[in-house]
Amino acid sequence: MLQTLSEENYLKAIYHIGKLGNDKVSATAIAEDLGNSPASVVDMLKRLTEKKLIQYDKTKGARLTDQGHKIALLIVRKHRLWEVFLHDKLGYTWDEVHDIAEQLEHIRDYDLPDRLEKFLGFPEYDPHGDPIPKSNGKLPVTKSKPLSEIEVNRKLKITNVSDNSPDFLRYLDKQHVGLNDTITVKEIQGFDKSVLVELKGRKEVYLSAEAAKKIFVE
Amino acid sequence: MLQTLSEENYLKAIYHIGKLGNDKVSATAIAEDLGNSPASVVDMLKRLTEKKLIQYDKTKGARLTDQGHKIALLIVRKHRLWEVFLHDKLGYTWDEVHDIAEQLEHIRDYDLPDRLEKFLGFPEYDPHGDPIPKSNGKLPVTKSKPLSEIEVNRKLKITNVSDNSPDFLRYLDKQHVGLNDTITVKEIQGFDKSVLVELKGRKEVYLSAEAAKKIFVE
DNA sequence: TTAATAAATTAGGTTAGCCTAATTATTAAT
DNA sequence: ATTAATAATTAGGCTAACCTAATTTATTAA
Ligand SMILES: [Mn+2]
Ligand SMILES: [Mn+2]
Ligand SMILES: [Mn+2]
Ligand SMILES: [Mn+2]
Repeated sequence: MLQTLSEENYLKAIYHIGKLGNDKVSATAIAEDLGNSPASVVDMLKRLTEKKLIQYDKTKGARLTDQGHKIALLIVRKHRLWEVFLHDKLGYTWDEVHDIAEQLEHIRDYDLPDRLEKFLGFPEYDPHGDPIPKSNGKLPVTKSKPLSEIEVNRKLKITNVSDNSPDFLRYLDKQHVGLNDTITVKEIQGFDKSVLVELKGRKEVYLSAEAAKKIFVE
Repeated sequence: MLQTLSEENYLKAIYHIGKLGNDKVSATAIAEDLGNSPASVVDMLKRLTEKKLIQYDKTKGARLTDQGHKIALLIVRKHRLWEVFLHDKLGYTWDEVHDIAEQLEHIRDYDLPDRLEKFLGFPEYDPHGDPIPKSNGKLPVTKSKPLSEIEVNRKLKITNVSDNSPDFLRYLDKQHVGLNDTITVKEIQGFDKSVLVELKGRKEVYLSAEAAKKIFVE
């Protein structure tokens, strides 16, 4: 029972939306995530249910079965391993790797993820700080929180970002905000919730509330 | 004007069949190569003509336009670079790389082939001895001939094989016939055209006429 | 040159994966 | 509890890429 490329993308979307702590994975949320119409999503949810990769209930939303979860996690594993490859071995920047990994994650070969992982030296995190699922399905648990929820004057490290879009990542580059950087919240603006942060040493920059929600620290 | 995966495979098939020295690239030859029905091939040839990637004439067969040729050559370049990656970096054997490269050759990114080529140290040949097209479209010309056309007692080197199927390659492994091995034709059987060859030093093995046609030497 | 064989094409059909527009259900607000 | 808003579904349609079976066109052999 091999999955099509589209099916894999739906499973991954359901996995990701579920991870965001949403109480339910609704058809509209999936449609939004994939840029498809709700009608198309309903189509596909039927097919995935048929294949026993999800359970779907109009009001409770979609849930991955064990089998569906396993597949989704493998796609995520491949995606992140390929991102490391592109970044570490081919010198792509962190804003360039995601789109290519979207394609590479679908390459099908039983051995490839494990071989790639070994070749890369068993990396724990991808270029955006996201954890790479292990071969056995284990996923390092991170207890990082969004910068938007941090109180003033705490010194923290940027662990990961939850938006991999080139626009956002290049915005961070421009602000000299990078993974593993040490950061201190100096001020939170009342009127727009923007955050004034101090970057290692001297530089201070304002980050919008939207940006702060996507930057995770620990 | 991006190509679909299927269109890319058709262009590659037309390129390969053309390379075999066939006077024409017929619809049936393409159907044979891709494992599709002739009816499907006719469908696709219309679409490729529409897109100006080929010219097609019922009696003269299919010919790649400049644009079509450029695309086909890029696919071949990507295919062979990925084969080198899988072989040299991930430790796959030469009978394992082709199927995975069939998938990887379709990964789309402007920079990827060049970066991969650099990372691999600008290899000239893939694990089957086939030349890797350069970025500028140049392709090293090899003047190797099939072992089936070699006269007795000439000492030669195996440069490449024209069949990448796991079955054939594992057969060669079993016979201890490998790329770059030195080989001497000791005898050609009259009744079945099988070839008795001496492998570096002492070992002698019989290779069938079919096998000899697929082994190229120089 | 005609007949036989092989190649190409046409006709008609299927499936996956998308779409828009209309409708029905559910949830939230008044 | 109605009403309004939002979510989900249905109906109907489209395209790419395949198929089989029937037919037409070319090629080869007699
Ligand atoms: Mn990514
Ligand atoms: Mn990532
Ligand atoms: Mn190959
Ligand atoms: Mn090869």
